[in-house]
Amino acid sequence: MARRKRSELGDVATRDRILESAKKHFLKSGFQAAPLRKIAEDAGFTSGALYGYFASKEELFYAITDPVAKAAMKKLDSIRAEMDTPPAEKRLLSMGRIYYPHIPEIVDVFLSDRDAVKLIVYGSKGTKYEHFVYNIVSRNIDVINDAVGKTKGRVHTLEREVMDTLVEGYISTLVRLIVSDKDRETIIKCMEAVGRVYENGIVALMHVGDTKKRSSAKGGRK
Amino acid sequence: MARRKRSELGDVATRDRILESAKKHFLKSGFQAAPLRKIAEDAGFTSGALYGYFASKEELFYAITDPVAKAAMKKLDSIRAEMDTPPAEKRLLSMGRIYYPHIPEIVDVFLSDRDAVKLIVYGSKGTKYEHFVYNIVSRNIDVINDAVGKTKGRVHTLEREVMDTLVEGYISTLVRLIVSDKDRETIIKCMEAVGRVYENGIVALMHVGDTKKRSSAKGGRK
Amino acid sequence: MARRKRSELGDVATRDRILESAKKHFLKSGFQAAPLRKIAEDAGFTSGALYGYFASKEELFYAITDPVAKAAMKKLDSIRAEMDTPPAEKRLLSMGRIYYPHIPEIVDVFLSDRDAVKLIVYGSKGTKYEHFVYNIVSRNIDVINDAVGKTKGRVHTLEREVMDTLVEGYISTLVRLIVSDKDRETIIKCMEAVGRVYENGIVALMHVGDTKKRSSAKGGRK
Amino acid sequence: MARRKRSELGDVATRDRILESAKKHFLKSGFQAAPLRKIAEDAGFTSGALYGYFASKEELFYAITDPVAKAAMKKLDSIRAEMDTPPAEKRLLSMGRIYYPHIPEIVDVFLSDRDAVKLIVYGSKGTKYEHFVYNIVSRNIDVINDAVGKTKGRVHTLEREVMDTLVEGYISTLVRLIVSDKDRETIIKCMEAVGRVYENGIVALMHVGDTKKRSSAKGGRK
DNA sequence: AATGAATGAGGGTTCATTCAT
DNA sequence: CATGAATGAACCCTCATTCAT
Repeated sequence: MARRKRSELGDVATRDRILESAKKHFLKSGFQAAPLRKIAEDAGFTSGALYGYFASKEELFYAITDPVAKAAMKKLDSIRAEMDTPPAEKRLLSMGRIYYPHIPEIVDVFLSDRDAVKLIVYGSKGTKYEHFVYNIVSRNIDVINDAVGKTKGRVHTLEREVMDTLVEGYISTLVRLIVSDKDRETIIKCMEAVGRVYENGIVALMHVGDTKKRSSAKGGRK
Repeated sequence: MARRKRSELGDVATRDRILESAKKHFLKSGFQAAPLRKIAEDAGFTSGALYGYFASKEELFYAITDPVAKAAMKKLDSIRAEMDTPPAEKRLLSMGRIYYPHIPEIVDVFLSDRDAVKLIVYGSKGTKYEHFVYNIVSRNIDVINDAVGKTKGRVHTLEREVMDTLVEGYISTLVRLIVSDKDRETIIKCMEAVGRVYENGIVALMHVGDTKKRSSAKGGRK
Repeated sequence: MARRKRSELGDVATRDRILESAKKHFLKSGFQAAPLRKIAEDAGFTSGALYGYFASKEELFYAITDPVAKAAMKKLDSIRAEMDTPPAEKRLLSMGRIYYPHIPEIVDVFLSDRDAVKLIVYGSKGTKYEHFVYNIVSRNIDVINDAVGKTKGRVHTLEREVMDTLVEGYISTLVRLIVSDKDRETIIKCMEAVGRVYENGIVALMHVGDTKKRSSAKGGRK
Repeated sequence: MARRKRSELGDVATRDRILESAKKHFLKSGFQAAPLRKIAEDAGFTSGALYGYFASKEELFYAITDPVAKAAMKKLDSIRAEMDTPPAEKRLLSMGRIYYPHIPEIVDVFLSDRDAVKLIVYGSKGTKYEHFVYNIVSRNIDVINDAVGKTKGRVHTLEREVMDTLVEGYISTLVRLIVSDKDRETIIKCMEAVGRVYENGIVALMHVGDTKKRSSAKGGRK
């Protein structure tokens, strides 16, 4: 009935129209609640047509989300690999230096399909990406804690839970910025600012830790 | 058929068993995808039995989530009211001082029903709590920006987007801690640490801003 | 919760309160659509309480409708019996004379519980009274046709279908008047007027029949 | 499972089979009590199949009843419009003359789908047609009373309630004939006969009124 | 006498999926 | 390639009825 002719749309392939419509509905309602029939209708087809391109609703979801998810994992893995090059006991200190220049690349990977990232973050309940962000966070926490453990010599580090919290907070902030509709430059600017806030804040906190230990907890808030 | 005698289950009231089972399923599958019949079955009843206690699936959800949501809003509102007492131009500076002592209270409110908070945060799609955290974040951002705007005299503030990002990050961290299964003391400790990191980090960043302005952006990372 | 104390209601017995409430709901929604629970609640009880007085929803309906239905059948049967007393071949002519004086009695029987009659007429789908009026009509038609058949000598009667239609119309009018909320005197007045209209109208029609037969259908509408 | 091949059933389209089955069940049980599942099963389908053709149970009902209801209203409206053409003070007298020739048309409209009319009359509780006949009756009563009121000069009219009763009786008779399974010619014949009975009967009754008034109620039954 | 809890069957409706055409 | 018809399971919810208390 409301079927649009292909010619009206230039050369937009069927598959792409389906993906576009699916994105829209998955974003609006999430994976579980988005009805396949409406996805198909908005693309100008009947729901049966989808099965010529995707084996199931879930595969359709992955057709949208897999590329950015894989690209992101690849990018993060390569950065992690780079971080692993220094000797174990120096790894912690070099991390920041290695990491910072990669920020724009990371952002660009995620921005290559922002809607797909939104989908992963907000609409993936019921799919394999349900815990995607959580998994990234966990891995980073592990990496850092591993580095902390292997750092030789006295190292003023924060307590484990605080460190974890900050790592998770940093990554979550990154993710939130990606899905925030801010433009690329703003995101990068914010990421850098947040990075510095964390860096400076952590340094300051560790000095307090020093002081505290030396002066047997004389000051401190509360 | 599967009707269990109350004696077999001790004195757990029906309503409580339903709530418990509902919590479990809502947590696992989210509001929309959790089937009422399974909730009922896991509680040892038929699905019709639920309707003796709750008018609808949604009401069942709210029976779990309303108490902590209302308590949280009340607590946050009262803190915001307290923050409004200083004269407008001094509000920004006093915020932290007023806010910090309330952290344990805030944590306690949320911890009064941790699962309910998880539900609100992760499983409320399709309910009135869908945007609960987002709303809290928005309000806090507004309050702070309002205070910034009214602060008399030269005020070294961060750019608007960075500030918003940090506020959102802070609150999100709080929420994540609540739903993280850490114990109360750890959460409070982390919240205070994160608060100090943000505070010190922001102060450091603003000094850089000073320097930058004075020396026409000589340094700074990339 | 909203349970009224018996003392507040004087000596209104439980059973009567249930019947009253049932009447209300059956009238509003019909037998099938009226929920027992609401009937019970409006009477100030729980739905289980009904089963102390009535074996089923259907029995509750009959508790309301049986009395007037039986009384009506009895009254109509006695009138029919009286009509049967004249010799078969004179029965037709005496019918009207015998019937008319009973009109007020018939009306009074139905008015003894007007709501119950409404129930039978409008809300009895799914019960044994579904075809109550239809049955009365059928019986009257049979009686009259029987009398016509046994009337000796030339009798100018209308065609069978027309006669049936008129009988049904007359009785239906009676029923509609009963359920019309008009007062007793008005109903009787209308019944008598309608009776005369039918009588005079039929007489006139039969003369036309005469004329028609004699003058070989010269006139007549269309 | 019970899916029958189309060939086994000739060329009866699915939609028509559903409508047919729906008609059957709606007639038997009424709109509310007729289960969609059984309607579907009797048509040879699963209940979900209905929703490919009708948006809801109610729409299915209207798919059956709307056509005849609309056609009937249109026909009656056009007749009413025609009756409105004479000057107001002569309207009453011309009504019958205008109306009678339309009887066959009215009958034909209703007979175009007799089962649908039965549905409207007997099985429409819970739908927009619940008061269809009542509305027609009301409108006709209004029209006639309006004409009576505007008739100039002495007019021997019956008392208001009697008049209303007769109008309602006449229309109800028409409706009952339609749903009576009599054939078209019989119905028309009966309608005309009933019309004449009413006409002659009313004329006779009005003369009695004359006499009564002149002779101060000397005679009259009872 | 009445409750209140619970059942179990059934209600209308939605939806991912299949498949002949 | 795409449709359109249909399935079948699952969904939330309602209700007459039962029964221990």
